[in-house]
Amino acid sequence: MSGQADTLHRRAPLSRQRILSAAVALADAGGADALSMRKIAQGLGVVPMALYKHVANKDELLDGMIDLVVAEIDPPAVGADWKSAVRLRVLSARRMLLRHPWAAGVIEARLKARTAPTPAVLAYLDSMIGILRAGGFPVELVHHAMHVMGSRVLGFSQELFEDASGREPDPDALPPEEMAARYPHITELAMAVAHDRESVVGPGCDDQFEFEFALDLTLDGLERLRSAS
Amino acid sequence: MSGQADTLHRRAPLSRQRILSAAVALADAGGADALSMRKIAQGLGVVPMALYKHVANKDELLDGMIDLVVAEIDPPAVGADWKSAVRLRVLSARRMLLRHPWAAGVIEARLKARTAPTPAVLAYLDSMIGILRAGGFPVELVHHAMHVMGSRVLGFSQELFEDASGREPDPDALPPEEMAARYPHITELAMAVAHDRESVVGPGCDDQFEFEFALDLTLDGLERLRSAS
DNA sequence: CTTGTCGGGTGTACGGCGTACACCCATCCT
DNA sequence: AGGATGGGTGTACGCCGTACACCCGACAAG
Repeated sequence: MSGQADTLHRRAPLSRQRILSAAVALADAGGADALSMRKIAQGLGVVPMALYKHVANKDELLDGMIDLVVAEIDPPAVGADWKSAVRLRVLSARRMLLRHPWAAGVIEARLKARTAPTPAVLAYLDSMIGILRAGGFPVELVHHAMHVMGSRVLGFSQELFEDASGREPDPDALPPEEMAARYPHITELAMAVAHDRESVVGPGCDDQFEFEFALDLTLDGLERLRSAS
Repeated sequence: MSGQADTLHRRAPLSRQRILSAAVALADAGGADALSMRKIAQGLGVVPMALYKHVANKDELLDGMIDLVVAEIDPPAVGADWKSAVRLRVLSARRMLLRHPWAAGVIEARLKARTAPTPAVLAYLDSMIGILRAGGFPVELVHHAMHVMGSRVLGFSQELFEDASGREPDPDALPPEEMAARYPHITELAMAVAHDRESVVGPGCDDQFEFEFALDLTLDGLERLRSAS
């Protein structure tokens, strides 16, 4: 009976996988800031230090989380030309990053901190390079191409003007006329975009469209370089 | 005499500017992690809470720091065509970011946290837009262009393969043959690049070159769009 | 059946963080 | 002379990551 009862009121045994999943769920829900060893442990009904029997420390846990979400990116399409293969891959990466908004920041921070990339990231980069090589890019150009896509390799595209609409009016925001006087070009652009979208859907700009626009511009540029041998 | 003595053993009076400068210096020296209210205060010979008489909280302090470093970016060149004007500006921004390695991350985090951009950032964006407008870009295209340059507007270009050479050999790194087997394309590329550079300078790739390569590819793409009206 | 080892969960504690709040004192205006 | 005020102080709270000692149940060897 004790065995029975235990399975009822005692949590399933901890494991690295269960911890990572809980961590990802927590980060998905509350952002990277809401992620703490203590909160993860609490969510698993366990004392914080228990986690350290399965992950070395928080850094290693973050690495594990990254691996988990990067593995969600679709495998490369087979039999497609390099351009659409890359396109699909990057868009898949972007979808992943939209599902896990914390991931872009964490991956970047990790790359910047000069810790070695995790296996899943390496695999992703490797297969991306493979697509380009198979598409006829000479090695040197692949190298440049990877740099060109830069952070975009992982589907980044920090939206600089992150949709200001729908935000409660900032009490100490500049009045519109002062805004227009001080930043005439931003204002012009903002108004044009607003007017543009108004006739289509809601306010703000279509991030997805902008993303694909930028992506295609880059891909076209690379294609030109490639065909010039 | 007390006045004299005071000026000798007492620190100059605190001020928002002095705090911001100290904070920037500290971040420059030790990275964003080394930046804490307590450390800043200590560096100024003052108790931590004293800072709060001049800045509302750490977030506002970060905003102030951003403003300070963004203001270091060169003003736009006058009388240049749009392309070289943008090019110079972005390269100047990049130089600033190399001087203050913490800045890119902080700015990005701030943009992502949907806090309003600081005045200096707004001014930078505004003048960047102004360059494009003056160069003959229609508003809509400027909008797209700003998205295209994306994080690169501020000179970003996260180097994905942050020069692995000169790092002490990671104890649990894969042996080269396994590396080659598992990530054939990365390996190929790494070897090609290494061989390439070997004949020129040190190992690793020339980040500055790669940055300008990517930048020019983007600018050329934009120019094509512009001239197509 | 005993006994020893050991993997995994626990409890306590430390040092660091941001910052709320009460305080105190020098300065200056009246 | 006196009261207000602005800037530096001290204490304290609640978070954080994690080192370290502990303890207990399961399982292997005798």
